[in-house]
Amino acid sequence: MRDYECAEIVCMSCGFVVATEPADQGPEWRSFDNEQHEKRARVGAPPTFTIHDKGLSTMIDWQDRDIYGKSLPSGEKAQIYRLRKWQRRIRVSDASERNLAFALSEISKISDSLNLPKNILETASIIYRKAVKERLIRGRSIQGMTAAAIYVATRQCGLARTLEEIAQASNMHKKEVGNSYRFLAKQLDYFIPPLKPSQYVTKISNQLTMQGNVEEIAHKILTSAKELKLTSGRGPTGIAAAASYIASVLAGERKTQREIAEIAQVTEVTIRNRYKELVERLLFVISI
DNA sequence: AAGACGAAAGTGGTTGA
DNA sequence: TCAACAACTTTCGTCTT
Repeated sequence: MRDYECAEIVCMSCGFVVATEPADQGPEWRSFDNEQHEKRARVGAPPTFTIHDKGLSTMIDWQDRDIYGKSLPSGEKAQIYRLRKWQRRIRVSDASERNLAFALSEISKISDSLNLPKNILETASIIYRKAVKERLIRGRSIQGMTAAAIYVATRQCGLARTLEEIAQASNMHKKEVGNSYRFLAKQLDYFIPPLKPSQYVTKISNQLTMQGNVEEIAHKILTSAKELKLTSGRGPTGIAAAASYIASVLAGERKTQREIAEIAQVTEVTIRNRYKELVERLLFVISI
């Protein structure tokens, strides 16, 4: 079981962390002059979609310091200033470039504050590029589209993130993000299956710091609940929360409903309702 | 005292005319 | 575009541990 939230590979049955996979931040080299650029470019950063020119251009730091952190003599300062000026002009030449640059930095910001893994960032960037290419951005807020791109990316990668969380991270209303998302999904013909409760279970269990078998039990509850058609029409978060709650009780390390409710972003009442339904039906099955 | 339970009214989003 | 509708939330009182 791969747990992207913590970048760990976890055994589903015992919760043992098999390996850790820290996100590859990639070489973040900078160069101050052409010579350095030449030298480093041979082993340069892999191209990434998260920077508007795919990370292939030179970056010039805004600080007037050399690689040792010492400030530059005034003559060189002026030179660097001129370099920066031209660099800016070359890098973001026209409006759409500027738009893209801004949007991609926005995407990084959001995915940063949600602690999303890098592959999501890449995916979101690709989606956004596609949207720009199809001329879908015109007349819409960049913020909305970036948030929507991230939302699509998280769903495509099977990561449980609610609209709510993304909206919060991007300082927007859930409604706007939702609207942008629907628009984007429609225009780009993305078929995105609704998030499954089991994906939320994984997330909830992780945040509760519970034993591995709690998560396992919760998943089992979900599968039998699905067979009983208890999951249709219900919000996946509620079901996941209820399953997690039951699992925690069964495993003997009870969590309060409030705790789970807070993490799952539903209310206790919703957990109780799902909980009631699940217990009624599941006990019946087990007792046979 | 804290948590669990449930009833009732309120809220926001979807659907179908 | 609007009203009906289901799912979910809020609120609040009562019961249980």
